[in-house]
Amino acid sequence: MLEATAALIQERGFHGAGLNEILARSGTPRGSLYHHFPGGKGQLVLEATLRSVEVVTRVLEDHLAAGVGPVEAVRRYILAAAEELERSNYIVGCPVAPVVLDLLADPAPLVEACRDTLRNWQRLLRDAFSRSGIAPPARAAALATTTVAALEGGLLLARAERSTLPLTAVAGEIGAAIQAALPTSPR
Amino acid sequence: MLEATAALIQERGFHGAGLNEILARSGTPRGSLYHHFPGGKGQLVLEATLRSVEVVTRVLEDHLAAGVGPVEAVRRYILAAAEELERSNYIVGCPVAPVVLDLLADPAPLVEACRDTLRNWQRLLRDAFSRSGIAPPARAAALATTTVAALEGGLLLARAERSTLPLTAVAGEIGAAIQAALPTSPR
Amino acid sequence: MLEATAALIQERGFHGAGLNEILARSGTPRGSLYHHFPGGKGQLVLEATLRSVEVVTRVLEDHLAAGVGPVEAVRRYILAAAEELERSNYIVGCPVAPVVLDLLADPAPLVEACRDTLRNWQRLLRDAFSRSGIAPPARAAALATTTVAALEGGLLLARAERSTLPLTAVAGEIGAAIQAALPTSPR
Amino acid sequence: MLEATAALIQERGFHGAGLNEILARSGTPRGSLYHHFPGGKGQLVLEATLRSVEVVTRVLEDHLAAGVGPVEAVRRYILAAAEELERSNYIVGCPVAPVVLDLLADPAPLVEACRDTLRNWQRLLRDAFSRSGIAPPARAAALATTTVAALEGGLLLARAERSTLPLTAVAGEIGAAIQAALPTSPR
DNA sequence: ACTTGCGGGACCACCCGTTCTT
DNA sequence: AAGAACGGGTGGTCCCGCAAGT
Repeated sequence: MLEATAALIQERGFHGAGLNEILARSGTPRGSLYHHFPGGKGQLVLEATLRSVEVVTRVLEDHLAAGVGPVEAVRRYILAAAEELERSNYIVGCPVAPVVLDLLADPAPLVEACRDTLRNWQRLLRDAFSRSGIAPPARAAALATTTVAALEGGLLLARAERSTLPLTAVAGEIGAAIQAALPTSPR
Repeated sequence: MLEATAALIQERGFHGAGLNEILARSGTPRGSLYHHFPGGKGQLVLEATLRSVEVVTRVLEDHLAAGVGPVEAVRRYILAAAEELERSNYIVGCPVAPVVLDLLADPAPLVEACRDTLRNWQRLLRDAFSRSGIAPPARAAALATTTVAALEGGLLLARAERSTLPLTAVAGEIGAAIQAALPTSPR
Repeated sequence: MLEATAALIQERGFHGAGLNEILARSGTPRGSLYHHFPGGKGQLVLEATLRSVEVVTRVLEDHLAAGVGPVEAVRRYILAAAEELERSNYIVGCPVAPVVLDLLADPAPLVEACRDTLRNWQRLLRDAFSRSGIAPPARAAALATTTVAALEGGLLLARAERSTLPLTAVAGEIGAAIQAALPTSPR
Repeated sequence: MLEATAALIQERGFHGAGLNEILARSGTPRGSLYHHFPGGKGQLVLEATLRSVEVVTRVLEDHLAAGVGPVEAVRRYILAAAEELERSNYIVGCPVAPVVLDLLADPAPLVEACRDTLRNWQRLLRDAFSRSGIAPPARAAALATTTVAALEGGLLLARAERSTLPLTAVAGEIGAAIQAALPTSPR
């Protein structure tokens, strides 16, 4: 059911993802929802998003820990995201983007979780950049922020075009930007 | 009414923007909507989006034509977007992003219009980059795509944080990336 | 416009016939309706119905005055109605039936006009029957009522079956009934 | 709720019967409708019509099986319909007539059900007529069709006049027609 | 004199997310 | 754990006036 929820949110956004269709897709009976998720739609979406986020974060961490350097790690990660997007027929993009765009006004814990997720991704990248010698810390942080931003935007462009080309362009240019910020690169 | 529509879509996304609230905000009676937009919500949102896009595009063109070079033009444009976002209490971001994220499955003309808009922005930037000497054309195109992507993602991050800091980081790093691609820069 | 109104009422009934579609079919501009028919939909439908009724009544009168005797006159009239129904793809039946069935509660002048129309048809038949020697007057009246009823019901059955067979059956049996009531027939 | 639906359709026709009023009359909460009738208005009307039809059919069968001969059976049945019509303040007529007249264009299963109902009534009458010796079969069928038609039309006339007199006239004349077709009658 | 454009609510059928009962 | 029931709300369309504008 969490998978169906995540998929439907990716397709239609938070408000467009109806409980009826979620239940129908996952074969869950109606009453079970409020048994397992007393908080209703909010809780369901929260948990579904957290689960998707966990997977994505794990992938990012794995690439950063692969010992191939930040340039190659980021490049591979972005291309992996592109592949996943294409494989899912351009459904599976970023799990937090639809929530952030649909729930601006609401002070829900959902939005806070999405914000924390985005912060966490930036932190992971920033630390990897710093470890690779990018300095000062503010530079590493700015580069991490830009990387996450370019990935989010790249997923948007790829979805709009139904093509992975925007993401390959982003992978190349962001890789170049990271390379240029590395200490050994000035030479 | 178009403004209210655009604003509400920014706040809640396509499916979360109800006609009732749009009408209530703009003081429009229900029957007028059907008169001016016989196509219903789809047409209304399309025209509202096109209007917002037009304004944004104009601003981008103006900055690119200001004769300050692509680095400074892009930097100023991103910071202008950040200012606008902050001034509107983090409501006014990109007009096409919510539509793209909410209407994946639908073959609506809306999605096509958004796709064309994104293409146009990339084209404007690519041409400016090429005119500044960035070559080959594919490089200029990739840089333009990455710039648009980073801006879209930056707006998302800024909204999630309710802060313009992500956009200033993006402005700086994207500026640096463009600078590094300019022909005169290597020396 | 009156024709379009009559046709649409035959297809969808009074409440199902929307002014929008009437105007669209007849090419009439919106404002003209209330110029020519200040009474709105009620008046429009009333006049359209009266016009259709006039045509039907004329046909009935012509058949009755053709000097072929009441049996043949009624038979020809019913078959003419069947032909018209078939020619119009089972749209053109009785112009008053839909109004009577749709406006039971309403005390509109429309219903009174329909009632008077039905009375008039019965009167025309009753007089023809009496002139042919059917007596007493109450018998002629009952036969006239039954003839109109069978025609109305026959149109209903024909429409439901999309076939003129029910009307030919009605024509035959009602003809036989009239024949049996004629004074010369017993012998 | 089914009763309220049937009654409202009799009063205003298919398009004139609003779900709101049906719910208000029957005291049903809004959401229950969609729960019990996922097919919406179409399914609701279909089931309501079928229920009304069942009752009417039962009454017809009972009269035909009463062993009083077809003439008396039909006479009693028509007069029973007249009584029911009067008792309900001229609301309860034929349950299928409004549907047939309101839904000409639609290929709904509703119309098919109405057609089958009308066929069934004709079949019941035809079989009774045949059992009573009316021959050939085509004659019995034509008489059955005419009987149903006269009843349908008689209900229309009675409603328009707000009087049962048309139905008593129909009962008498149709009875005479059946009598004339019986084999023992010529003698 | 006649048409147009627009405004105005009420209402449509449908479906939402939620709660209650078993 | 699950089906039935609940109202409020969805986007959409209804039939109808009132204003200018030919």
